[in-house]
Amino acid sequence: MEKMNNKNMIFIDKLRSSGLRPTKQRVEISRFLFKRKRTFHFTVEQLKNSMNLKRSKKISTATFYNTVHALKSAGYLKEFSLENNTSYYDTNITSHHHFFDNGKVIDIKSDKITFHKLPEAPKGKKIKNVEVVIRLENNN
Amino acid sequence: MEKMNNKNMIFIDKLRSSGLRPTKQRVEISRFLFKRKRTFHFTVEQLKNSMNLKRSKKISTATFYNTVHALKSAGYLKEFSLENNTSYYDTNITSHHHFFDNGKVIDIKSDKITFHKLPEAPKGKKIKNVEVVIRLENNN
DNA sequence: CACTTAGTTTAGAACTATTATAAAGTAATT
DNA sequence: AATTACTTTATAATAGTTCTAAACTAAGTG
Repeated sequence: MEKMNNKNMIFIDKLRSSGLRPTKQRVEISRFLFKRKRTFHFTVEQLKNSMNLKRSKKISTATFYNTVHALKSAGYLKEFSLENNTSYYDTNITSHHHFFDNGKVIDIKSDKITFHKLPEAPKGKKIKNVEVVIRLENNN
Repeated sequence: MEKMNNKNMIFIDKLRSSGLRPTKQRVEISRFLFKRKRTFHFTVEQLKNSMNLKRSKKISTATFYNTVHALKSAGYLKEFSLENNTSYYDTNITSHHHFFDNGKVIDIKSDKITFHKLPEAPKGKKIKNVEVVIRLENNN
């Protein structure tokens, strides 16, 4: 594989701990997703289009799906759904909430929402997490 | 059309106010959805299968999709999504929350959850609604 | 009522997001 | 350097959903 320079170590580690060999394509995807400072929301199609736009040799659809799926299973990405039958992914894996504004997604830091009352889990179950979606509309 | 007896009035009204003529198929779908007392969560495929199972002359897939879509647009059904790229619908249109337990959905009455702190909407926007999902897991 | 019009049902085609397949290629191990 | 196991890719397959157009039916009209 290409030289394992320090600049890629962190991206390669995420791949390895997701059970994936750090191939050229996967390292590029991992870097594209995780090099950024701000949180990133995307669908696999959007990811593929934005990465392949600037490439002569395109990365295949299957590789994008496989890599995103493995990173998600390992906990490096969070999946969520809007009402359009498409999976969205979020590079912010900390517990947090969302504004949904006509298909646009904005993160809400966890500490911005606190509860006064929450129901108990049904018998035999426990709460894994609590996620709030605040839907927005224009105020005219 | 068939005799407009009182027993179907309420189901026919929902169709008319959704912009749909009360045809035989649609009245049956509307009754199937709204005659029940308890809340009902379903996908269009599930609805189609359970209604067509007991029928000799099947209602077509397109009719199920059209009818559900119109009822939803008129506000008689609520749509939500799990992480499997399928649209779910809920006959409970009052504001409420959900437990998600491995693909199973349980309603939580609105007054079971209250907030201590909520963020403000971004400038130019206002909050349309707030929905909470509590994900469950088995406690071993 | 007939008659006309506008909306409806249906089977099937088309489409979109996603997963599966299998042949050719590459990383890791020896 | 050779072998093995995993990976990439194009393509086929699948699932959920929407579109299409011909046959049908509800509603409005005289």
